[in-house]
Amino acid sequence: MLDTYAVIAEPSRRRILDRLLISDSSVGDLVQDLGLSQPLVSKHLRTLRESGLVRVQIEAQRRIYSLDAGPLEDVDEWLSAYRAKWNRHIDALAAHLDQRKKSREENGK
Amino acid sequence: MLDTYAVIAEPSRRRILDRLLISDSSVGDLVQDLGLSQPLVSKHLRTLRESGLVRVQIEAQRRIYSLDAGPLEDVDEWLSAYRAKWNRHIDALAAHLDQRKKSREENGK
DNA sequence: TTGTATTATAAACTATTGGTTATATAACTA
DNA sequence: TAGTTATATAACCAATAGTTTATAATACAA
Repeated sequence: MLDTYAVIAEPSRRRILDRLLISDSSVGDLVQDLGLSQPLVSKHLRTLRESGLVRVQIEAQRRIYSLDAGPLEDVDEWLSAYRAKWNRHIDALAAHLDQRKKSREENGK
Repeated sequence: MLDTYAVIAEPSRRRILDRLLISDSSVGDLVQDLGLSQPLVSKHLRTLRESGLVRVQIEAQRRIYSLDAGPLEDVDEWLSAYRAKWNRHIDALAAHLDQRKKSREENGK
C-alpha cells in the first residue's frame, strides 16, 4: 500500500482529488471529466480508497466517491517545518527589492 | 526530471531534507547521519538539486548542501484547497465531542 | 609525484507502477 | 429472462526508480 506522499505524487490522482473537491461523483463522471479510461480511474480510485483519501457510497450500480482530506493533514504537518524557510526566502527577496528601490531613489536624488 | 511531488514522495529524500533543515552539510555528513550508502545519497542529492530543493556550495573536495524550500510552496498551495476540508472534519469532531459533553451534563443534572 | 579523501557517475539488477485490453460482476430495464 | 449499464478485476507490458557495486574525477597532503 502506498503512503499519502506517494499517492499524491501521481498527477492523475491529484486531478481526481481536485475533481472530488468540487463535488462527489461517480466513476463515470470522473472518466468523462478527466478523459481517462474507466479501468484506469477505477485503479486510481482503489489506491485512493486504500490510502483513505476517498470514500465510496454504493448507489444502485453506481459508486459515488467522495473526498476525505484527512490523510493530507500529515503532509501539511511535514510541510509546516519548511514554511518558515520559504517565508525567509520571500523576506530576503523583499529586502533585496527594497534595497534596489532605495538605491534608485538615492541615484535619482 | 521529477516534479516536486515525486521528489518528496521518496522517504530517504525527505530524511535528507529534514536533515538539511537543521544545518547545511556535506555528503559525508549525510551518509553518516542517515546511514545510507554514499552513492545513494549522491544520487538523491542530484534529483533534489535538479528539482531545486537543494543548493551546492563547493568547499575544497567537499560539497556543502543546503536547503531551498522554495519549490515546496507549490505543494503547500495545492494543499491549501484541502485545508478547509479537514478543518471541517475537525469541526465536525469538535461538534460531536461538544454534543457528548452536553449530553453528559444534562444527564448529570 | 604518490597517496588519500570526498564526491560523482556508470552499469546493472530488481521491483514497482501507470497504462491498456479483455473479462467478470452486479444491478437495473424492457 | 435477456440485454444493457456501471464498475471492478486480472493479465500483461513498458517504463521508471531505488539500490548496489565498481570506477572515475578532483582536491588535498606527504
